[in-house]
Amino acid sequence: MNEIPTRFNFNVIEPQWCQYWEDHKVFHGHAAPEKKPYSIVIPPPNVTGILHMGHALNNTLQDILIRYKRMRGFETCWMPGTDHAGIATQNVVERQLAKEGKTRYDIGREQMLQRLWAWKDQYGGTIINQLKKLGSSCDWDRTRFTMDADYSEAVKEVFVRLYDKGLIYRGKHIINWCPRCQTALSDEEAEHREQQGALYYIRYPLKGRPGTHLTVATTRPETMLGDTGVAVHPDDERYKNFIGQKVVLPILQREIPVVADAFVNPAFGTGAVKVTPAHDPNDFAMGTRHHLDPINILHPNGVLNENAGDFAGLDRFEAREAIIETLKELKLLEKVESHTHAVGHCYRCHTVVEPYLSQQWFVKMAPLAQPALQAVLDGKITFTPDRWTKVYLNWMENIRDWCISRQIWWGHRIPVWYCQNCKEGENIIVAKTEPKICPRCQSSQLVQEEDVLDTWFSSWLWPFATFGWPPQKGNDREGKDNEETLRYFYPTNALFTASEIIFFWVARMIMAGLEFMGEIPFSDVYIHGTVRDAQGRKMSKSLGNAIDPLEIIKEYGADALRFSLIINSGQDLYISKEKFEIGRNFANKIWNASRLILTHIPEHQRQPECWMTMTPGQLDLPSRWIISRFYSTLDEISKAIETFRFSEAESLLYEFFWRNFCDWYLEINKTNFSDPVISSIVFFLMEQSIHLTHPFMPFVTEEIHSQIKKEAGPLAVQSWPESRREWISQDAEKDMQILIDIITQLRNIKAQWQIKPGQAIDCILASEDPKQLTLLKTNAAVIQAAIKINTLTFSQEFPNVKGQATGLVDKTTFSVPLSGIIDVQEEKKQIVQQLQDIQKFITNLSQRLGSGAFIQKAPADVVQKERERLIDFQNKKQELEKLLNSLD
RNA sequence: GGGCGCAUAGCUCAGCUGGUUAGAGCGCUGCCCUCACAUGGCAGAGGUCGAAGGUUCGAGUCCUUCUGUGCCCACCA
Repeated sequence: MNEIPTRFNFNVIEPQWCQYWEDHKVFHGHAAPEKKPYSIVIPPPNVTGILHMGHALNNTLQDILIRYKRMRGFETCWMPGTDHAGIATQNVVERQLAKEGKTRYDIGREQMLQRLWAWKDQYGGTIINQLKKLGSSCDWDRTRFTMDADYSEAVKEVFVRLYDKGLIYRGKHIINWCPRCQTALSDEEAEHREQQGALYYIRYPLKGRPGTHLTVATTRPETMLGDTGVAVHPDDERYKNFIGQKVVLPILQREIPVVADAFVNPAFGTGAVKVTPAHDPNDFAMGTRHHLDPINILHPNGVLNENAGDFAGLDRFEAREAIIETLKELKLLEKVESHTHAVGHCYRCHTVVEPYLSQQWFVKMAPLAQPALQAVLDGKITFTPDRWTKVYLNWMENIRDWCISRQIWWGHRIPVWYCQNCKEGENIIVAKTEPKICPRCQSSQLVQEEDVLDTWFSSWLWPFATFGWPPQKGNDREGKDNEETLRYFYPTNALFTASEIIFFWVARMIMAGLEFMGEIPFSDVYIHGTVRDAQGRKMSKSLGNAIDPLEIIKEYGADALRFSLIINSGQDLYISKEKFEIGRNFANKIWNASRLILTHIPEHQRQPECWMTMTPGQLDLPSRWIISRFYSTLDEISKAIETFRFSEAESLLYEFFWRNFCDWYLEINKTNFSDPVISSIVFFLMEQSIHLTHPFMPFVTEEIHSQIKKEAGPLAVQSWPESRREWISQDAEKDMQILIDIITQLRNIKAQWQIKPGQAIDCILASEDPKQLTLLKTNAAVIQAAIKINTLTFSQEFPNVKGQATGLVDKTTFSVPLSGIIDVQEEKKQIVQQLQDIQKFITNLSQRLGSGAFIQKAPADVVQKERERLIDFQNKKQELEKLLNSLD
């Protein structure tokens, strides 16, 4: 009989789970009864990715929702895939090369791309497999990659369309430059971090006035080599006389003008600013206004170039030290103040980025942002939690142009060719396919742009490019026309992501969706928290505080990982290893409850009709109660999932299954399985609970389901339980609560007076309320199933037995004769304490009800409720006094 | 400099539009290896809801200020 192991251990049956996805090719296009689409936009992980807790949380949330919708009969689509992650992937392969002592320039673009593709082919599936282990029920055979051939077509299409619309331009601007990755970055890709730095005060001698100087303050003294001016505020009295004069740039001895510009803040530093147009965006703007030429002093790798004079060849930070030394020697360093400021870092390699003047491609964002802003204002797209709406709107309102060119090789090469024969500025040809000749001069000397596009320039097309946009005559996987499938699932329904992705991706997808599809890409954006360690630090490889989800899966099981993560996910999650015990224990409870039921209830007793054809009145109280609990829990869980309150849904499930079903219903009835009605209810609730649990814990539930009804196919495509309000009964829940309270108090008496669990007691239950007395009598068996009792007697009057332990529940008093065992004084003390507590409530309530303001202003039903409560308390007080007197 | 969160039991958090005696998990204490589960069962202890004002018949819940704490954005060098 006992062939089922006592532990649900993921590892024991892991081989089966490897088979899981093969067996369960059910996650799309199954016979969805409603034929209504429901789709989720997955944040495609980096192809270099390795599953971390953030992925686990993100994907579990999505999986709960998609499994729920699938069970509700929707035709679901959850398209998985990976992002080519330009810089990240190239970095990985460059590190490989470095081990061979080579750089990408040594092997050239062609070979480098070959190696990149080879790497992708070998390791690109890692994260996908890991998501499978987590249980993500994606449409796996739709798996996409942002550099798939047709996806690349979409990227080119978008570039050409935006260019033709005048929304893409090329220009020389200050951008964020990563000297390690040697590429431009967008503003979002430069992470600003507060840093303790220094403010250096440097003297710039005035030309022709020996002994006088102007002092400027800077945090990056090495950039002085690129200075072409000094600016002061036009109204600054201190410097009025200097405007129009020249200062001599120390070290390089370049003569540069002093200009007046309202941008300068007189209160900061000395009120005089060095102007370095090539290395600071503000300075660039000022330089343009005052015709100060930019001088670039840096090589792309952060080493100073020939414009740096003697400092050429030094790294930028070495140069900083060297220049400070030199200025000290020249007695031109006035002072150094410590200064905290935000410094930009490359989001891929964490190197300090440089503001750098260079020729790049940009997208003009304001026209795209306008409709995206409006869609959210109009409520077509909602953020959960709501506060992120503001963050989104604020960014959209202050949007800046997007630098989309990257000086790397891994990515979509910009579809631009330059004619060698035409004039600079007129030589640009933008086309989806390589042009043979220049349309202007017919020359065939064309050279393609070297740069590739920002990875996010492909990611922002994900919700529609994955379906093969723009639609082509080619068929999609199901033999349908691309466009049909695209239009069926687009706009999608939900997007789950972390807050740091709102700007990178969410906002841009909304813009792209509206621009190219003419419709929002999704209606609900759910922003989840960040997974942190127990100390609240972000989990990261470099900190070494990361908990590996795969290790948790091995040790606790994927269900445990999923359940524990979600139940802990209010805002940010503070996770330590022990946190996963809750999920493991719950999975174990489910497993063992099913084991009990499956081994004790034979198949012929599993028919739900046995009880479902009955009326509530024909069932005993515990059954009415547990059925009521089940159906109200069902409704609450459905509602919680629909409103994105996932951790609440899990709490409800936990409470019902463990605290109600296992602790009470099974405990009361586990010796009654021969009763056909009881066994039919037990089995039904077990089976339906497995359905309810499935979105949260797919593995254990799928396994149990296969033991029950393998022939019905996977649980993943069974139906969500049907709501049945008519079985929800407040009365049943209230009456059962009385029984539960009595049993608990009786057990408490036993525990308090150290009566062994196996030892029986006598008990007299008394109530003057005939209805309650009937309730007790009818359910005597329930009480006796829960606690060992010799003789259980009922009475209208409270008995006065010497040496009794007593108690009061609702309108019932009870007495347990324990003469010689209990301490009467202690017993009295407890009742006196209860009386005191009740007196407090009575005083409070009488006061409230005595106040005219309350009676007048509070709603009638509240007043009525309070009146009833007062009477209740007064009755209780009387009963307790009776108990107290009986002890004398 | 702007914006957004959070502060409730020893720990981690629930508490949705203000209305019974503020809940859960972990941890803790005591008793149980009872034939599904010790990854278990039973019982219990533990909170003046960060501080001070205010609105209200009524505040953990709304408003103001403060304190502590975390995050995001920003071109003051």
